[in-house]
Parts: sequence; C-alpha cells; structure tokens
Amino acid sequence: MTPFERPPIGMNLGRTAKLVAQAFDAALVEAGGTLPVWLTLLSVKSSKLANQRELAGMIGIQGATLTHHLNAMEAQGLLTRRRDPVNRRVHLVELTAAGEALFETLRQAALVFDKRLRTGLPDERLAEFAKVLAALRENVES
Amino acid sequence: MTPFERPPIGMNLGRTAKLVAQAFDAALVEAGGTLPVWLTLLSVKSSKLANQRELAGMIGIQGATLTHHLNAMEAQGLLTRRRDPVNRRVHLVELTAAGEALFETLRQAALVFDKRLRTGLPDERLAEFAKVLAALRENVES
DNA sequence: CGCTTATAATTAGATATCTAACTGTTCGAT
DNA sequence: ATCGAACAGTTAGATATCTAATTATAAGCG
Repeated sequence: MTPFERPPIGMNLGRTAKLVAQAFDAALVEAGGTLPVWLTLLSVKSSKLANQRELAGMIGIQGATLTHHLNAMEAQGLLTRRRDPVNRRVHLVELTAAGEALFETLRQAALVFDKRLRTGLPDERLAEFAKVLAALRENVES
Repeated sequence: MTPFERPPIGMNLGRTAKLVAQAFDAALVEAGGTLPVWLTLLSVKSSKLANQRELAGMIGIQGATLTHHLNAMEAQGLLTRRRDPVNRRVHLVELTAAGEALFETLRQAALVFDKRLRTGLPDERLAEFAKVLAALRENVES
C-alpha cells in the first residue's frame, strides 16, 4: 500500500480515527443516539445559551451542517430554538427534558467507550499521544 | 466542552484527523485530485490486478462506495474495468496512462504533505504515536 | 437618518459515505 | 447435473458533510 520510504502518518491517523469513530457511533446507537447527536447535545450543554455559530465551532462542523442536525433534533423534541431578543439574528438553543435525558444516557455510553479506548494505555502515554495530536494540528494550520 | 474527568481521547483523535484530512484534501485538490481519488489510485497501484473487494478493504471503505468512485474515475479516463476471464464475477481495475500520470503528481503532493506533517516530530515520537494508534484500533476491534 | 457592509442562520445543491436489496456468477453437495 | 448457498459487484436510498447563495437583522459611517 505504500510506495513511500516511510508509512505516511496521515493515512494511519485517518484510518484509525475512522475505525474509532465507527465503533463509538455504534455504541451511541445502541444507547439510542448517534455521534452527531451526541456532539450536538454536548456542545449545547457545555455552553449555556451559545448561538449556532459557536456550537458548530465547538463541534468542528459548518453552520449549515449544524442547522441540519438541529432541525432533526428539534423535530424529535430534543431541543428548542428561539430568537435572542437582544440580537434577533441569533438563535438560542436549549435542551428539552427529553434532550437532557438523552444527554445523560449518551454521556454514560461515552464514558464506557472512553474507558474501553484507554485499555492498556497509561496516562503518560496518552499525554504524549495528545501532544503529538496537537503538534499535527499545528503543522497543518500554517 | 467536557463534563468528564479527563478529556476524552476519541474526540481529540477525531477532531485532529478531520483537520489533517481536510488539509490533505486541499493539497490534493491543488494538485488536481481529491483524497478519495488519491486513495483509489494508490490502492490500484499498490496491488497489481486486485479486485474491488480487496481495493475497498485497502482503502477502508465499503464496496458500494468504491463503485461510486470507480464510476467517476472511469468516466474521467483515469482507469478501466474489465471482467476477469478466470472468474467473471470479479472486475479487474487498471490505470490508464492518464491515471498513472495523476498518480505520480498526487504522490509528489502526498510526499510534500507528509513532510509538512512530520515537522518538529522526531522518528521516535512518531513511532510511539503509531503504537498508540495501533493500540486504539485493538481496543476498538473487540 | 439612509445606505453599505457585516453577521447569523437557512436553503440549495454537491460529494462521500453507509446499509440493504438486487443481479449475475461460481461452487458444492447430494 | 441441478439446485441452493456463497460471492463480486451494482443499484437504491439514507445520512453527514461541505460550499455558495439567500434572507433577515444589526452596525457603522457620511
């Protein structure tokens, strides 16, 4: 697969991330959600009364993509959108009781999954790993 | 963003991989390709006369997705498909001259990108990084 | 003020991916 | 030798994502 001197690190990274994301999504589906739903709930929970632009930035998707998820989740009764009276351009997103409940369920699933992912990996190795991830982001931002 | 004791490693991994993949795709677009086109060319080149099932496995996508890319690339004149006379179920994929040329161009772009990605990261750190990636795949496969 | 520019969100349309169902081909077991 | 299971690929339809264009609102400036 590699007509290169060294195995390209981006390919390894991308492949692993895909497998991990698929496994995580499967775990969330089992718990009654999906990965994008979880990320949306998490971003709304983590920032009281953020607007959609900020939420999308937190998740790492575009505003248009978030609109799409919010439409579905609003239709499912997981959250509400209302205009900010102070600035009528922005929509304030809030979880309903059902949204809060799903958040809690998925949070448990996420904790279990995170534990599974860390199996056999001591904190210091994971810390070094996170540093390399940060360096890769740096190298790519320029 | 994290109502967790520790920052979940999957999220960090996913976010970084996405940024890296987007930057890589941008570099490939600049060189006249895209990420899936590059991966397809690479898989065809790396395995003389593989069938589509094997190619898809190499890339890490489903057969149906590969069919989609092959249709487009065949229409663009980058490759050809013909039935294997030995087993008429399988389609053998081969690059045209244009496909070979694009492969070479994108390979150069990939080399440049890989070098950019490695900036400031000595081989030993990258080796440890790759080991953790492998461990994560292990932890998720179970 | 009134006009231009900037901002927040949505809409429209494209691409990449998946799963499930279908088509065609081969193989194996009776 | 035939028929059913397995296999390779395609097709159909869904989801997630992106960019570009549009709508509505706000802010700045002359």
